[in-house]
Amino acid sequence: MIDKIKISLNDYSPNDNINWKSKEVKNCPPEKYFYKAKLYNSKFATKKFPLKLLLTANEKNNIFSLNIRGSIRKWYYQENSRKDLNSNEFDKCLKFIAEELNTELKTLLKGKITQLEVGVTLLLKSEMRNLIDCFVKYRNAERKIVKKTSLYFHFKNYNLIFYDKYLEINNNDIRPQKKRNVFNKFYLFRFEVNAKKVSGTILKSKFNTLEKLRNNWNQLPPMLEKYIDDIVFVDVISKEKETDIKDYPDFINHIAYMGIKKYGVIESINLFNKFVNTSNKKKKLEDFINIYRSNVTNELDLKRKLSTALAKKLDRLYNKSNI
DNA sequence: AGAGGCCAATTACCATGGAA
DNA sequence: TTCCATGGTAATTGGCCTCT
Repeated sequence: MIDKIKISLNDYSPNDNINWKSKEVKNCPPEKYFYKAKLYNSKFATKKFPLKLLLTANEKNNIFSLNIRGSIRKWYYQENSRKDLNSNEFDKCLKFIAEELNTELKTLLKGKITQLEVGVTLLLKSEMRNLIDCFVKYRNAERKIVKKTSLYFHFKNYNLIFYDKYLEINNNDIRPQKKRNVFNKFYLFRFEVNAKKVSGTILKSKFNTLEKLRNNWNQLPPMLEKYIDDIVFVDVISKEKETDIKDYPDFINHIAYMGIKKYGVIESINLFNKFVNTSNKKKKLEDFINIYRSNVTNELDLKRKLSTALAKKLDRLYNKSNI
């Protein structure tokens, strides 16, 4: 479940086998010296997806501190795939990193986590392809579509990110027939909570050191599920219902639906947000969105399929499997 | 200089209850 | 019923400080 991470260790005795290269850092105290290096996973012959190291030497007290950053998921597997670290693999991964750094696991576990990306890739059917269009709102985040296939809910200290993992793995090139077949059949849906500043997010209390992250691993699944649950979801993929106007309220409802459809669900919600400012705005918005919902079928039951797929994946990740 | 921690201020969310 | 005010709680941000 853990992908990109930034860890800082306060007191670390540098491993001489690592090829440290000195680095210039402007505007910092004269007693400090900086060195950078790349850390590879020696369990593999390949040298890919290194973790980036920054070593700080303090001449005054002779203490070294170390920053580690990169995707431990890619580093551990040495590939970018749909696999996600389960708890056993996360443990092993930390052990390997400690070995490569030539330090004790318990030293590494004291490391503070300042940036963290928690994520999963779900294997969905291609009928779910446009799922991100159904994620119309999340709290007061800025909603942003990037390159048509990615969705960001943007906050100051973190983002919720959704994208097509299969396209990302293949650099958007799925021309070979074999890849095209996979693409036409499945949708590898990636969901990440990306904290740029752990101390400014909900992660700060339980996931701000490696040790806490390891001990509180079982609290990651409910957290991810809550994020998905809290997204305002509107099925914009399923077909619309046959028009059946029996009375005046039906008539008005249908006209409003046509208006929302013509204007766009997202745009309509934005306008609603701008114009409506009562104390029970949340409920009013629900009513407003229900106008749209009441006019479309739910033939694909997308929200439930998504929740089920997420729950299953999170359950497997708890230890048994990584896919 | 820029990243990040800490804590306080601000804002969003939600339940409750009385008024319209 | 629906509407609005209120208050508690949690989420998010801003400011100020330290460290690399």
